[in-house]
Amino acid sequence: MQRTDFSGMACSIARTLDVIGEPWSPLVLRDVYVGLSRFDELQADLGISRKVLTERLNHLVEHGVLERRPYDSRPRYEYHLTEKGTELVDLLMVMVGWGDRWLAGEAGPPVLYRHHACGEISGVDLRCTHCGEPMHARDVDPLPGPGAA
Amino acid sequence: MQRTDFSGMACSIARTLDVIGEPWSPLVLRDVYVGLSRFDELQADLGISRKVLTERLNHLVEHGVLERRPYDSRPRYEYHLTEKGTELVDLLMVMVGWGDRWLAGEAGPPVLYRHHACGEISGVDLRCTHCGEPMHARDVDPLPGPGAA
DNA sequence: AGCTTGAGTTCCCTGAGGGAACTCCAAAAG
DNA sequence: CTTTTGGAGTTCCCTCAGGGAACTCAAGCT
Repeated sequence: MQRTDFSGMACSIARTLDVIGEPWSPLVLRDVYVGLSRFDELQADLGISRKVLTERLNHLVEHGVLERRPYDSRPRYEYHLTEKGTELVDLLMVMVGWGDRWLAGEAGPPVLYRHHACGEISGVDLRCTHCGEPMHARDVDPLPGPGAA
Repeated sequence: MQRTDFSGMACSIARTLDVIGEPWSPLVLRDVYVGLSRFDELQADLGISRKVLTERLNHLVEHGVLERRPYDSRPRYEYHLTEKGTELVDLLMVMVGWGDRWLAGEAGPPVLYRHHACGEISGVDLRCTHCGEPMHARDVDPLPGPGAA
């Protein structure tokens, strides 16, 4: 958790940050998504301090994003995405889109994604759930909702 | 910047985090997006330390996400989103979607979005840029791209 | 009994974040 | 022309989170 606690703010961005806004958390999620699931695998792949990895994993499990599951009669555990966590991967996909576009440079994207439905190497676009037209920052007006402060 | 520098990793998520992964940065972006643009406005709205706000704004300007623009003959400045920054708001919209779904609780979403194209209160969905079908975590296979390590 | 392995804990050290007070600079007020 | 004001940071001190390496613990293997 950051020094200042965001969870009390009436803002879904702040609340989401309270769950995965700490440094390393999105990268832990990415690793679990691509199939790394054990403590030492994650630690080695990320180069994260073991202490911090423990904290992050506990935090993500507490918030229902990851599930801690034994895989042996010995005390051995694997971490897996829950439904809640799997939907967070959408966020990662949008991060990848932005990073690929603005930061990848000459070398190009480090990772590509093949879409099952069409078989093409592709990226994500944001569309309105109602009308299906593109929906970006300039295409909407924010207005207070029921849960406003 | 977090203790460990993510910018060297061959991963668009890590690189994106290097730009907006610090605590507060997404909230600064949100505030600028909704029209708060001056130092003291941002400081008061967020309750962030002035020192940290200075650091975050400088970092975001350096990375071309915000533009620092004088608005008076006196040394007064406003911060505005660049094109690069405006596209980052997509990320915030997806955060909002996830936070609304999983964290808003009884009270409901604090903020709603009206889509210009259809006039409806709506949310975003991720679609394939190629075929237009839904594209989520389970709908893709990642494979190494040209910029892989 | 001793070794190995996965999964954490513990400990010390550095440095980022919080908070409040201080500075700087140009225009407006007196 | 001196003083005030107000926006935009700076400075300083203090605490606590993150890095890193060593240590622990509980099975199973030899």
